[in-house]
Amino acid sequence: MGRPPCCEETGVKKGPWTPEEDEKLMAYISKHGSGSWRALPKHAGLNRCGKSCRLRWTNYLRPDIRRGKFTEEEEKLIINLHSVLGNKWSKIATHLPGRTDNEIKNFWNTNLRKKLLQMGIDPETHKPRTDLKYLLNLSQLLGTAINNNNLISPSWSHAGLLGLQQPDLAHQLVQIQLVQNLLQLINGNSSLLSNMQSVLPLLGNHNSVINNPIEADTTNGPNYTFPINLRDQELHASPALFPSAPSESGQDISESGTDREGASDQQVLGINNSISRTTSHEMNQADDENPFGATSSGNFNQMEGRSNQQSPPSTVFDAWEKLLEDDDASDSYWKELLDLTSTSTSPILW
DNA sequence: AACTTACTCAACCGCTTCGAA
DNA sequence: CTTCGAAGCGGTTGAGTAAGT
Repeated sequence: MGRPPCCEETGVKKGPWTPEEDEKLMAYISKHGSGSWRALPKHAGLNRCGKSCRLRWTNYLRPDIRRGKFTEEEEKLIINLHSVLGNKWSKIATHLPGRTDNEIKNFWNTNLRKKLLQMGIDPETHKPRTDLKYLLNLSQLLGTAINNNNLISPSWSHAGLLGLQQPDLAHQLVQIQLVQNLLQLINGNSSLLSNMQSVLPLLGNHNSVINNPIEADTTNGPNYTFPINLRDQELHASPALFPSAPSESGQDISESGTDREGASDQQVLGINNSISRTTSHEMNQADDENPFGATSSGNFNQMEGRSNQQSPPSTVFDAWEKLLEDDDASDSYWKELLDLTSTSTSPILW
């Protein structure tokens, strides 16, 4: 037998509160305080359960509630707090005076979540997205960027922040994003690797894309040989690329446990590495799956209209191949790219 | 103008935590 | 230590509204 509902009394009203009910509740609490919520409705002359009264008070009637749009600062704070605390809305709310946990939760689910997704950040982990669908989209964009220098959308207008020439910018930023996501993938997401392995055959013949990318023996998990050798010092020097790598103190804040409580205020209020690694907050263009503002189908149409055009890469591995074919893809180029990735992202983002 | 779709947010449900007995 | 009631919390729902067709 389950637990009986909190409002056992029959005839207890549910649903939206009327102004009269609000009046009664406010009048009672301002005179007597909330006290026992269970007893409150009877004393206040309300035909509601105590729980409903408490919720109405804490989420709506409380005099210190701040209404209106969330400011940009609040937005950033919520994202930072969420990266440390997870879905602990009430704890997050304690850092935002006047905001209720319910309000923050709603704001997160309806706005911030989408925003992060569009920016290529997984809203659950606050790490670059590594879902296959997103990576495939990214690789298509990269291919288009390589093949079509005209792909410069208005959202790249902050190029100056990077000190880059516009024609190179889309190319480089897409590469950075792809590298980040791939490294994230290589670094820890073995289940995704398995998924990719199973999906690859469905995408066509890509075995030639990278020499021997997948070893035949995968009994101990997929064994990928990626075409670049990342030296240890690069890994450590680039926390933005390797978000799950241990911090200096030997702790990975964002992965210290399923419950991310216990974070210091510095951790909570400071800029969070895992958030600030994204390339641009202006990437949230129309297409949810496409943070670069150009739909892949549109780009393909554009490409098909051009004669003697190479096909756009259709997988992450194709994108890798493209990168490697690139004249610029020398060792020094990769080093520059990685340096850029690790040093330039924060000021761009926030 | 009518209809559909997408979005927002107040409110509810049910599980967990807390504290008194 | 255990039990039990109350409060707290997070996930979900659905009515109202705005935007799009």
